[in-house]
Amino acid sequence: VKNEKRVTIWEVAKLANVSAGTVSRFLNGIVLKPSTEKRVREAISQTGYQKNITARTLRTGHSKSIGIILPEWKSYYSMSVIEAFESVVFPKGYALIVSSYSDFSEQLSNMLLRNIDGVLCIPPSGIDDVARAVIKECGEKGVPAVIINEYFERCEADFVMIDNAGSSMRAVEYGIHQGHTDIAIINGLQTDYVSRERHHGYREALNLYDLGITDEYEKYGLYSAEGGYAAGIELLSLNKPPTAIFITNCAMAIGFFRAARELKVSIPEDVLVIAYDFDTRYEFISPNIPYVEQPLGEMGLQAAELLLRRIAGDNRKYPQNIQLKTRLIINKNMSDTVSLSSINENHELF
Amino acid sequence: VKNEKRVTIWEVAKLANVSAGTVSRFLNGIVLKPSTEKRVREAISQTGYQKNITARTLRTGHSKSIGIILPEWKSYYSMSVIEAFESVVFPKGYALIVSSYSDFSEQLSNMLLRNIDGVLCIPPSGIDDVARAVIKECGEKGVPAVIINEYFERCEADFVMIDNAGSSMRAVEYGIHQGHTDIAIINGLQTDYVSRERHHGYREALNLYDLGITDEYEKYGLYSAEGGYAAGIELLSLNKPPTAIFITNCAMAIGFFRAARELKVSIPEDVLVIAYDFDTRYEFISPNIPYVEQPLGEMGLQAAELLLRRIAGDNRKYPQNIQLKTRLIINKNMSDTVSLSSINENHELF
DNA sequence: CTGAAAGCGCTTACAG
DNA sequence: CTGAAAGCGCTTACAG
Repeated sequence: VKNEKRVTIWEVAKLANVSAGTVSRFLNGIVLKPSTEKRVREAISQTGYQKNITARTLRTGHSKSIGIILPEWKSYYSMSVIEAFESVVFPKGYALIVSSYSDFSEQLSNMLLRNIDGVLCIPPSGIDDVARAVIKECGEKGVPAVIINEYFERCEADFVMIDNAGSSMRAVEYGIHQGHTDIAIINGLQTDYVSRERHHGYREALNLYDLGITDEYEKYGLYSAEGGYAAGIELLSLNKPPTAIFITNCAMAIGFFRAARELKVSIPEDVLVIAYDFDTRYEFISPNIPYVEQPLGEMGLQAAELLLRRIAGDNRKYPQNIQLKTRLIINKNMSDTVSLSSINENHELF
Repeated sequence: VKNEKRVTIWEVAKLANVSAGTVSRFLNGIVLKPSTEKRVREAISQTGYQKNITARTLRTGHSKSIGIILPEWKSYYSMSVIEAFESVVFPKGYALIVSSYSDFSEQLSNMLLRNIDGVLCIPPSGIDDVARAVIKECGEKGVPAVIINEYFERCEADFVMIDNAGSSMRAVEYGIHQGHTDIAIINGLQTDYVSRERHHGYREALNLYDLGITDEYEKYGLYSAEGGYAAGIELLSLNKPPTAIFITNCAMAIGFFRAARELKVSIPEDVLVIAYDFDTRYEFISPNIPYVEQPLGEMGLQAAELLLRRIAGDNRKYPQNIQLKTRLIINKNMSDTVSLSSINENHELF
């Protein structure tokens, strides 16, 4: 189907009566003598010349492209980060090579064969391998990598995350301020850095207000609806069930809500749920579901700016661990807010 | 940060005592004399050689990459299609250059400068320009393009969509079978091909069962929550409101549900809503929301296979318009289905 | 079955 | 300020 051959720098040069090098210099922003510049400029528009990024990449070694490794396409979380990331990186001429195929290591290799300049990794929560492998392979190739919401010590990568412990502490503190003393947690596995931090925050709040730790109020599981469902059934079936539950993951919260519906437990009347991350479903589940809001857009922006700096060779403060602040969203009147303008449609997924 | 220089085909050749051409042939699957092949194979593993896709692209003209243009990252719809698309295209060695930045035309140009082999376009519903521009520019460059759920006549592109008219007709027919005669539609703008088709299906069903057309039951708007909300308020405030409403878009359905909640209208008791596309929120809105399920995965697969064929130069039946069948999902017992295994977690977004 | 050589379309020290 | 030339790392007709 290929049509005419693409016009090259050479044809422009010939038409403008200059050398190819001169055309190239013009293209790269080097100032020419006004008279030659004019001829080059005209030759370009006459021929309809368009640069060939592949050729430039081969010559210079950088491709102006960034690889993104993510666990799952259908993730509001990942896509929010990418959206913001793209907004800073695209104006600089970068293309995004995105991949989520299960065999991430093969995917990453494939990207590296394409001379990507950097990598953004959004690892699946609770699973170390992906981020570790990405960091290792990128390190060997000398390609900078930024990891979202995951952390390893002494690693050749930068990290962008939230203050997991602090935000959890504040979320539980809110529950305490609402008069609750029996506060449970439904959390990810303790093998996961993020889960451990959130657990620390939970305990810190209880300690701070001299509330004891109740072992049976601390539930762990995979960050999934099944995990939240199972934990929910257990907690709600206790002799003395908690009056408030801090659920550190969105999918788990949804699972919990299914359990609550099944057991005819009302939210927030029977139990206050404080969740993590916004979910489009909250609005239709209960008028009052406070949640910790991760600044996903801000994370994407910061990740982009940091990665761009690394690509540019700026290695100040490397490796860096950026921790962003979160808000705790309390919107008691969510279901009363009739005016649609007050509903943030950026949260719409469809 | 860049470490050691990457090893090239030349160093492999030297070590194996063959020419670079021979190494290249081996890499491209051409059979060598067993003895030389052995030496080459060993030299490759000893040197840790890895091919350079950029160099190959420059030489051969194809990059083994596909550009994806989409309107919005945070779209369950788009991501479902891409997920399936990737699953067929990745094993063949293709990388995906994905972009959703508002200035799609600039994005597309940037992709084209990178010698992408083909384009998948998921245009925003109700807006023609994007798909048209993509088709035009790809056509000029001789790059094959496949468009999802949009159609133009006499266009240099292939199309993959659903049977919009037929599936709408069946959805409305279901409402009729449930005993409804006053069935409204909340639809996209009539300037949009997809909306027109769905409207045709709606009218066809009414005609087929000799139900008259009621002008005030036909509402149009943008495919957005606001559109659905506004239409909902109007319909539910009529002197004789409809007893069933066919809402041809998911975001509109959500807007409608907000309107219904505001007006204290119960679903499905007061009005039966038949929606388009699955939404994770349905489960928490009502136990009974039938919806037309687009086979998003199948669309991605078909698009991938077709595009791959075009890239390979197979132009049989070009241009093609693939129309896939949809199911109408009726899950009355959704809220009763306690067993989580019956809930398709592929639909989870978080 | 394999080698020597040209060339894909650029960029960039090196001269002048 | 600009030209001539080498080279980025491959592939592929052309010989033999």
